Amino acid sequence: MTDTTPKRRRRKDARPAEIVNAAMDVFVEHGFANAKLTDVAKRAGVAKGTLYLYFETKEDLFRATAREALTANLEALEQSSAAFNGSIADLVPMLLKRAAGRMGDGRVPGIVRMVLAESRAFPDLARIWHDEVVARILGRLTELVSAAQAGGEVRAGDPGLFAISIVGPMVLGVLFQEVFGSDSQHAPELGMLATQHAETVLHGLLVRS
Amino acid sequence: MTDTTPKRRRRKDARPAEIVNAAMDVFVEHGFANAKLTDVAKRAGVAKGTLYLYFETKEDLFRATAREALTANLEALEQSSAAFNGSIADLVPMLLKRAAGRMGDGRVPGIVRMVLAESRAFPDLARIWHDEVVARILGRLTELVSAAQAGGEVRAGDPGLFAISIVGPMVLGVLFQEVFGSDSQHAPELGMLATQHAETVLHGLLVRS
Amino acid sequence: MTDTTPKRRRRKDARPAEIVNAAMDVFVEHGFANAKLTDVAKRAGVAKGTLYLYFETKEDLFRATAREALTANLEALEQSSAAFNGSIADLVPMLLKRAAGRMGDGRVPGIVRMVLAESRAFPDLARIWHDEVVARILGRLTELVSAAQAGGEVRAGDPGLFAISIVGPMVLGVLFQEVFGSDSQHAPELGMLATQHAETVLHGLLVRS
Amino acid sequence: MTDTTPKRRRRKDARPAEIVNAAMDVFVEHGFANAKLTDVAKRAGVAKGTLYLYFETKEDLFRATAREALTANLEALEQSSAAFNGSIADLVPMLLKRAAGRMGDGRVPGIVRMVLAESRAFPDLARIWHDEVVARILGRLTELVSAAQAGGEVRAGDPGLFAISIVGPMVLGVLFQEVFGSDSQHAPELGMLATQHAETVLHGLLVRS
DNA sequence: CATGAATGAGCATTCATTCAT
DNA sequence: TATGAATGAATGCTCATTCAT
Repeated sequence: MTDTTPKRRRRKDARPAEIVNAAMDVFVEHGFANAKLTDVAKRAGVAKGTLYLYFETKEDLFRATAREALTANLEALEQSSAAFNGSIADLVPMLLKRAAGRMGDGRVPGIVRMVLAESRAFPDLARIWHDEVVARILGRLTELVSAAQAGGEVRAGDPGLFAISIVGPMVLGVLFQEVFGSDSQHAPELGMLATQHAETVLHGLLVRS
Repeated sequence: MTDTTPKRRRRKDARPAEIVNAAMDVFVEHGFANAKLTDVAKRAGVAKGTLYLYFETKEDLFRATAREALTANLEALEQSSAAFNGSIADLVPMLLKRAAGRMGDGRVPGIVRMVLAESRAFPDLARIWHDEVVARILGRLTELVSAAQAGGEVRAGDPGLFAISIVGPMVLGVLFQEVFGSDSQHAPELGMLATQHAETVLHGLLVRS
Repeated sequence: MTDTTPKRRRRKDARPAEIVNAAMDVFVEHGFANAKLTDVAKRAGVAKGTLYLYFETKEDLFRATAREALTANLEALEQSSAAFNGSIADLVPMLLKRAAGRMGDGRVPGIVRMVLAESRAFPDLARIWHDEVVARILGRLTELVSAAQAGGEVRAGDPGLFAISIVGPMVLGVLFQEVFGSDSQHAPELGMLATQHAETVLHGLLVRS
Repeated sequence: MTDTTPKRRRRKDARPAEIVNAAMDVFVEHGFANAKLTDVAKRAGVAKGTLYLYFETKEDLFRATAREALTANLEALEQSSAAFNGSIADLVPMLLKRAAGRMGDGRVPGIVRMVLAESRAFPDLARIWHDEVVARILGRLTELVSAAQAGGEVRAGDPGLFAISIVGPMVLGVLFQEVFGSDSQHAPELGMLATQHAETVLHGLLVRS
């Protein structure tokens, strides 16, 4: 009897996470409006009523899910932010590679799509996503570019727009995959896109620039 | 009743277009699931039942709307495609400028957002959009890049990925505006983004590349 | 073609009344919480959704129903109020008789029971009933008693309490019928109660008072 | 553990009473349908499941509660019934005074309201209340009146209806307070009502009856 | 053709009841 | 005994769709 925690209690603590996990799949797959709580419950292996032990309403569950997705992304973000030193020429390829790797496997692309889709119906969530994820990423990148400009590595220009030049193609690539699938002729392979776009954005398309 | 072309008939011919036009606003604003046909009818100035004289179902109306949006974009696209000659160095700034102009005013950004949002629920529409818009734009751009590579203007690399490097930041800029609004600190001004990104993607970020 | 009003329209105008009428039965029979809108719809001969064309919510329908019941009672009340002249000795028997008659047939007793039952859940309705019905009846009666006191017909005392002495037994009789049915040994026959109580309250129980 | 009558057991014996007590408050406050067993449990200081150790269903608990309320009233009734002797002229004021006192403080008025409210949904309870309370009170009173008629104190008439003339105003006063509150202009003060109505019903309203 | 009242399937939500601990 | 997490039947409400006018 070393474990005094009853199984029921252990499950109770895990339930919200299990439910949010199931909900993430369902919301990403069907969008908020078309997601049926029955499906969420089924996927979470609980009854419909159980959802309401942990979340007040469907919207509430959606918010919790969106916030959880945020958290997941933020952790990944924090890791990358350690790579603060070094030259832009080293940093950009690495960052894009990492991003490509992160996007390739998990549910992140679907989440991004969902955020775009529901941003109209949940403007407050859009703001949170902006503040917690987008602004942070762009802000950090903008700082790096600024520093590189100060160091003479990067040429003059709005560092915020440079940041967009750096990440834009990766975002497009991810959305392309998510929206149109990978069987299109134009579907970019994310790893290769990361490598080549890093080159491109650093040195330019032109042969002799 | 000497007039055999009464207002009624003239309106009748215009009805489907009027309805689709109203529907576009409503679908863009609320998304497919949250759009109410009552709203569409009200905005089109007709009764709810009238919608069903021209469209079988809500989904049908949505498809017609999505296809119409497509057409609008395609026309704009065809114009740009006239600019077939010239060097990449001239073409890219011009194309991005035009894109920025087109995105700045009208309903296109909202439509793009809607397409992303509903692509999961309407994969066939996603495919149409892919084939009719995305593949065409990327295809044409890829051809241009390829030609420029052949002409020694652009260096070696996958021309399809280069195309993404060119348009990606503009897409990100548009989505940013659409999703987060323009009051964010990081919201890019599209015209400036077009100008600077054209520079960047052509010559690179680095001072001496 | 004298009647240009289409049948549909004619029904539309009648619908709210039909629905309220059906709702009255259902609410009186089951109370607010146990009343099923399906039942209301069925009894009104319409579909469930039709209710929502005319009433926002179940509560809304209930309020409308309660207000309608009020109106019905008020009309009866206004008639009685014509009997403004004459002595108390003539008035009281007549009023109680009328009340007994009105209570005997219709749905009024059930409505009174419902008002009592739901007054806790709908205090605003209770207030309306108080102001519109109860206060009016008691107020008018109190005035009559006051006038009769001034005229030396009625002896000293609080005229408001006298009013309660006059109507209280009738209310108890009605509630008794409504709650316990008329097969009880103690169930008062309302007509006889009216007659005898009028005697009693005017002259007293005692043989020689 | 020398004490074989631990607090647990003592509480155990009291549990049903505690639960019924809590239930009475909740049922009176919200009515049967709107009463939540969670609230009952919380107020009783037990878990929801505990209720089911002592009562099969919510309805069962309600019946027990209604029966308990009955008992409370019956005890009060039995006391009054001792006052069996004396003249009607002495008895009536005393009885009404006592009734006014009993109604003034406790939960009795609320219980009366609840009985009226739920009599439709629980006709068997209505019957029990009728047999155990109403019929007894009216029966006893009818007997007293009958005896007084035999003794020449009360004049001719249906003694059952006389009984209603005696108690009706008190019932109306109690219900008025319960349903409309005491801040209405017409709200009768029960003590004064008892005094004046006793006078009125004994001697009549008229100056010279 | 046009209307909009009517329909009813579909889903979120509540809460009495159960049962593993 | 006592607990309270879990259940799922029941119901209010929405809105795409139909059809009598």
